[in-house]
Amino acid sequence: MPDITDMTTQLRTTDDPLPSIGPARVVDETVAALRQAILSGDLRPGQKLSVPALALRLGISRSPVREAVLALTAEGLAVESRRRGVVVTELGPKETDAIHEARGPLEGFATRLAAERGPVDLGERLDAILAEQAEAVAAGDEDGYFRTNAAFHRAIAAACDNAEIHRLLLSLEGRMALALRQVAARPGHRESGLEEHRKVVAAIKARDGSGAETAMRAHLAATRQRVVSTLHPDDRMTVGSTSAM
Amino acid sequence: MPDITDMTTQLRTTDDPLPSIGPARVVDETVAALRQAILSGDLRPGQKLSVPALALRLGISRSPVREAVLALTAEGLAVESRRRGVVVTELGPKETDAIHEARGPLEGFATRLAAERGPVDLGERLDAILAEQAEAVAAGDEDGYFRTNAAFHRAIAAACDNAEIHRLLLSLEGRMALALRQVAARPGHRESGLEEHRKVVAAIKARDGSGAETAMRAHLAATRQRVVSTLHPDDRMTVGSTSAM
DNA sequence: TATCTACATTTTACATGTAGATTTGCAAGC
DNA sequence: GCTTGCAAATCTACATGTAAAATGTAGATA
Repeated sequence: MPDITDMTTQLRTTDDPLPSIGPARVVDETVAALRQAILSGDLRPGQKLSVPALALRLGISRSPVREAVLALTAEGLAVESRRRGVVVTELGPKETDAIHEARGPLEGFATRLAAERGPVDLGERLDAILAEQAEAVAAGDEDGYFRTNAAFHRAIAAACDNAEIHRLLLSLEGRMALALRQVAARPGHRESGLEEHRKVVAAIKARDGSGAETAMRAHLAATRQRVVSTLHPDDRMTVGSTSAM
Repeated sequence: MPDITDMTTQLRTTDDPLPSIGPARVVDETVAALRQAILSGDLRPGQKLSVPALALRLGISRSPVREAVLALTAEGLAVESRRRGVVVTELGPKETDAIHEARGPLEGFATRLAAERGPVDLGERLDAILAEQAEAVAAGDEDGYFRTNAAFHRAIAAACDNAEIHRLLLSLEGRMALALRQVAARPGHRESGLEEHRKVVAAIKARDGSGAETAMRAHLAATRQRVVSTLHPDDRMTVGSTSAM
């Protein structure tokens, strides 16, 4: 029997924060559950996503599970190999670096746009997020830092008033989170990150598009450097996707 | 009965460059057929993608059709509304402009990377594509121009040696093509485009990353300008437009 | 021991069944 | 004419059935 980790999360949680009203679909809940399981590490990279096993475990039929698994594949959190099923995405150092490299120009530009034409209260909202982040940093709360970090970047992506850029950044977010899970935290990384976030907000408040882009790219470059340095020497996880993909 | 256009296209199109050999899946062929139908205009924006009707028309069961339709949704060529099915994506002027805006920094950066670290024969390959494009331009062959244009941009996206950027640009390509279908051709647009392409290639051959990025962004900005000018005042479809720009 | 083959098991990919929601057609009412 | 109010038809979302492929495993062979 395949090794499906606990997954005790009941699907019948009935939390429906959907934009449209109506009963939550089983597919959506399954996607959310699987995404959560992957990003939390309950389902590890390389692990097989067996449709029958997951259906059995979740107490639902195979149809919504299959759809959910395919949706995760489209999200980049899983990869498909023909006639051999779907496995959780494995990101090697090369992929991780590529993700960070891709993020730079895209999110840098998004930050410029947010500064130039974002909503008037953007600065305040970002301040609120950073206030929460400051608490997390002071408490050494790694999980809280990640949460507020994601909120910070999402807020900027949403504020750039370009649905396409927003969409692209969302499609990077999952793989980014997957990549970040694989790196060890460096001492002081939270403090540095918060400081860099503050510079971005300062430029946005000044409506300085160019400065905001520069600050964000500096932040992302620093993040990339912190990540690269942790998986740098003689990494365990070889690329792996060269043969399967 | 829903109005499904002809779709006489045989499912054996086999333009799917799959990494693994083996018998083509019905799903893959269906995705290809639907994508083709959407991009060629056989299935028009706003048209409903009825799973039973398509299954009947294609002579297959509903399962692979449903999967294919969901795949197109993930690609951005169709949109889903809860319990009300999937329709072909409608792109208004705002969305079209957003797509072009998003493309700038991303593909500009990809061009820089391609110039700095692309394969040695990249210049020659691009020359070959542009030679073909020159023929199309000389012949006034709009379809040939679009084909070589797509090949040109794809070649650069592939040459940047960053799978993530490549992936993001591919996910833009479909929506880009959909957007371009909606604009009328301006006189001289092919000639201008070819000339701009040549400048990009010149910079790439010189391994001038900064110049290549600048040239590509200039080309994309010009394209955007040509597109925007064709749909400028107020086009019919303004779905989901939230605010002024 | 290592390799090959035959068989059993599992899984994918596609086909089909169906309850309930949604849309449509159509006639009555204003 | 235009709405309103069903009833029929249709479709979505999920459940289940199944052939063929893939995988695992035991026994045979070298």
